[in-house]
Amino acid sequence: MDSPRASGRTPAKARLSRETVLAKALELVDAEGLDALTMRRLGQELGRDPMSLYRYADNRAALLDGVSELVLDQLPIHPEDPDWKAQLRNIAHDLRMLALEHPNVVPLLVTRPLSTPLGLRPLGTLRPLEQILTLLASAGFEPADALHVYRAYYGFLYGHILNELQEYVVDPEENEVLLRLGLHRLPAKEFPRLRALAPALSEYDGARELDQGLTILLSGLEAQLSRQVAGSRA
Amino acid sequence: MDSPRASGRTPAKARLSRETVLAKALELVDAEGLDALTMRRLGQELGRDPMSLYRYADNRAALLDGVSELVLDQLPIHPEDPDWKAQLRNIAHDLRMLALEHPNVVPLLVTRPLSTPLGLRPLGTLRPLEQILTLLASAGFEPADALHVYRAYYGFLYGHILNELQEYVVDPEENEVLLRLGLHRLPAKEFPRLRALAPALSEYDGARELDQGLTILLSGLEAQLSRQVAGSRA
DNA sequence: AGCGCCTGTCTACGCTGTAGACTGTACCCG
DNA sequence: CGGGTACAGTCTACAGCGTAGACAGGCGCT
Repeated sequence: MDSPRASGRTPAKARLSRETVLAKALELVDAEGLDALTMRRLGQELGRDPMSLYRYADNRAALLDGVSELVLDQLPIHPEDPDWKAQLRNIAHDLRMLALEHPNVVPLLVTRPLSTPLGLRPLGTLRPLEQILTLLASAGFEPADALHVYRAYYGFLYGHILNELQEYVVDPEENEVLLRLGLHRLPAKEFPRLRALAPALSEYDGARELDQGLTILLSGLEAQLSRQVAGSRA
Repeated sequence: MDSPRASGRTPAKARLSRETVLAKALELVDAEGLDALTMRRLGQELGRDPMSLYRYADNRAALLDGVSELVLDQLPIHPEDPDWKAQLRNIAHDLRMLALEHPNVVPLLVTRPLSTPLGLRPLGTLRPLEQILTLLASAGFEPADALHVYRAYYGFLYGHILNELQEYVVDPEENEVLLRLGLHRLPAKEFPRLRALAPALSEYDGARELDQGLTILLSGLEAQLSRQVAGSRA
C-alpha cells in the first residue's frame, strides 16, 4: 500500500517541487477552505512528511503567499487593445472570474498585503500593478496620474469583489429567499429595509454591477484628468 | 500580588462583562495585532482563567466578531443632512478614520463577512448597511436603486481603505523612500514603473484620494439613476 | 436556612507550526 | 572506480493553541 510507485493521489514518490506543492495547496484551499491548509494536512495530501514542505516554503505564511501568487498568475494577459478603458474593463472581469473560481483565496489576496510592505510582496502579486501602470503609461498618462487611476480602479475592483462574495447565498437548497440568506433572523423592527430587499439581494448580477460601476468610474476619471491637464496648461 | 483588590491592569477582581472583555480584546489587537489575541493571552490580560472568556463569547470566532462590532459601533451617526451625497461623503471619511485608528481590525471587517451569511452576521456590522439604506430611501431612491448605490459606494469605500492601508509605510524611522517601501528589492528590469513611482507613493493623501473618488462615483451614480428614471417614465 | 443559579477555575485532549538532528540517495570530481 | 558533498525527506520534540467537561464558590431568592 505504501510501496514505491504505489498510486496515491500523486505519482507517489516523484520528487516534490515548489509547483506541485503549491498546486496541491491551492487545490486543498479551494476544496476545504483556508483552515484546512495545515502543514500536516498538506504533507499527508502529498504523501510526504510535513517537514518536507519547508524545503519549498519558509513557513506557513510564505506558503499562503505562494498560493496567492499562483492564483494571480492565472490572470490572462490581454493582447494590445488601443483603448485603455476597454483593457481595464477586461482585466476587471478576468479578476472577478478568478475570484469566483477561488473564493477561499480572496481573503489572502486582500489580507496578506496589509501585513507586507509593498516591496516585500511576492513578485507575482505585484505584476498586475506594474502591468496596469505600463498600460496607462502607453495610453499617455503621466506617472502620477496613472497611479491615481490605478488606485481608484483597483480599489473599486477589490471592493466589488468583496461585496459580491459577501452577499452570496447561504443555502441554495432553501427556496424561500428570506431563509436562503438567513435574513429571517434579523429583528424586523431594526432592519426593515434590509429584510425588504431580500428578493433584490438574491438576484445579484455581479458582472453587470461591476461593469456599470466601471463605466462610471472610468469616464469620471477620464474627465477629471483631462480637466486637470487642461487646467495646468493654462 | 494576587490578593483581592490588588491593582492589576484592570480593577483585578470585579466581575467581568462582555464589554470589558471586548474592550481588552480590541486594545490587545490594536497594540499587537490579531495574532496576539489568543484566549490564553486575553485571559492573562484580564487576570482571569482563559476559560472564563467562554461565558462572554461562544468561541474565538465570536470574539473576533465582537471586536468588529465594537469598532463599527464607534461610527458616529450623523445628524440629518438634506444632501444624501454629503452624508455618504461624511460616513466614508468617518469609516476611513476608524480604519486608520484600528488598522489591525480591518482584516476582520473585510474577511469575516466572507464566511458568514448576511443574516447571521453580528447585528452591529449590519447596522451601517441599514442606516445607509434608510438614508437613500429618504432621499427618494427606490429600494432596488438604493441597493445599487449602496453596493457601488461600499465597494469603493472598502476598496479604498484596503488600498490605503496596503500602501502604508513600513518603518517610519527609515527615511529613504525606496527603502521604506522595500522597493529596492524589486528587479529594476521587471518593475521599472513601480520603482519610479516611489516618491509619489510616499506622498499618498488618502483623504483627498477618497474624496475625489467619491465625487466621481456619486455624481456618476446620480446621473445614471436619473437617466434610468427618465427612461422608464417615457 | 436552604436551594439553585451563575461566574470562574481546573484539567485534559488533540491539534497546530516549526527547530534541529538525522538518514539516505544522487551526483560530481579526482 | 572511490570518496565526498549537497540536498531531499524524515523523525522527534516542544511550546502554544482552542475548547470540552467536570467542578468550586458565592450571591440572591424564597
